[in-house]
Amino acid sequence: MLDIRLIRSDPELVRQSIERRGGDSAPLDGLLKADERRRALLRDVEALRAERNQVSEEIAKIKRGGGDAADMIAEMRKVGDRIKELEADLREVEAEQDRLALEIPNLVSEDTPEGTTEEENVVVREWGEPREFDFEPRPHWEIAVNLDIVDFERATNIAGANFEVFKGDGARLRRALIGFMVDVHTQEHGYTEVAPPIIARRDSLVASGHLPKFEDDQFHVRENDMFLIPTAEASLVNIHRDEVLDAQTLPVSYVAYTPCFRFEKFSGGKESRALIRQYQFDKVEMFKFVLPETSMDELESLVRNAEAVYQRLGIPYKLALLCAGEMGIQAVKAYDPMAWFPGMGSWLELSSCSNCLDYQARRANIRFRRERGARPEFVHTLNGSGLAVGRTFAAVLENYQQEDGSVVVPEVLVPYMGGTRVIGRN
RNA sequence: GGAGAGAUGGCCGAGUUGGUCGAUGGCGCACGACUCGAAAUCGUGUAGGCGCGCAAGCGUCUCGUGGGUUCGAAUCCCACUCUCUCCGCCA
Repeated sequence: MLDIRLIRSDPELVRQSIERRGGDSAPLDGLLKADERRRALLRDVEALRAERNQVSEEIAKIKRGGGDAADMIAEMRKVGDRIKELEADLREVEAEQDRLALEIPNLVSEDTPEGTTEEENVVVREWGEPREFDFEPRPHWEIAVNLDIVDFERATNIAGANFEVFKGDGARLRRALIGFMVDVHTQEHGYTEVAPPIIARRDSLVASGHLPKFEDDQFHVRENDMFLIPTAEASLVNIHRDEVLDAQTLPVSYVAYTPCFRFEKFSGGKESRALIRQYQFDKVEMFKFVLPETSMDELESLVRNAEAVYQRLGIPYKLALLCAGEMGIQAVKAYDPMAWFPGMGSWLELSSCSNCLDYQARRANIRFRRERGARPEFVHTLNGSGLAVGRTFAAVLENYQQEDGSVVVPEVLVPYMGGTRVIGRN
């Protein structure tokens, strides 16, 4: 969430960001009103409390001296009742304010492009040449099914639509991608590997920004009100929940492989097919806790870390700077590296890298101290996929397919595939 | 799932006949003294949130969380959460 003092002192800045995202600024107006009301109540309550504290002390003195304080006590009983009334009002206003504050999206960075649709994202750089095919390249679902390395039909036996079964060399390729990605980030980019819980409490998803707004998209465990994580970001940000980190330890960089679960009810269209949008998918996620003044540089480095995976895999991509309306509510600035899918004939993100400034850190109450005795400040957090495994799997199939339907294994994955260089029909 | 214990400041650990307790003490840390320097020793200081204020500062809240009783609660009552131990079950 945003600092209420910022919202108070510069509401138009916040309104502008909401409008740039194409959002509704009604919650902002409600929030401002609630805040004003809250502060007025607080002033009254605190004045009465101060009076009560003072008189109670006098009562204690009188009683110790064996005196009679009956009239003071009677007086304070009235004050106490009044305080209770005001406190009830205050609680109500505070709850309202909190509810609205969670809905206000983060600011939007100056250099974020205007717009609310994918077409308005701005390509900032490109890497790799889309391969020339001397045959008609097939979409990944045809390749996968023909090779019998992914089985969508039988997944429905287990879980219904929007799942897949990886099989044989497909299952191995999936593991190879995970192992390769995690190794690149730990060994070359300095991240610490973690394996967090993939089910999290409600408050953890509120902290990450996925609740309350997107509850409909989450798999919910009714029994204990927990959620299957939609991304490892939800787990990783909460690792340091309520902590005050030592500035010396920053930046803290984690990478985690986890399954992710998203119950996105809309579907259909080429870009939702097969491995592109599933209820369950694998993802390697990078996450950083950093000093505020470094977060924009850290975003650049995070994107480079994601791009390195594309490059090592030899998958051509365009790096898109997302327009205001395409970003998640936590982000002030975000990049999506978009991979080329020759079979589908489209560019599709395998990753999204965001700088959240202190928006998430505020929700999760994660701070740091510059030096001993200094007052704690909120850290900045960044997250980025490094990469989404299912989509990367699909991108590999489409980019490395051969005319006979087999798929060449990218050089860097060969060691992870036990030396297998080509996936063909068995 | 059953039984029990517990949750206090950066850490350890007092405090439960309600009344200067935001909290004794120790450790750690910072500064100072002593020292050529250091160790040891001594002294001083050392939580966070919110509100008001240009600021100094003042006020208020916080002893797991939320309610309640009371003029007044870390201390009494209720609910919840979490942690630990033992038993059971289990990969």
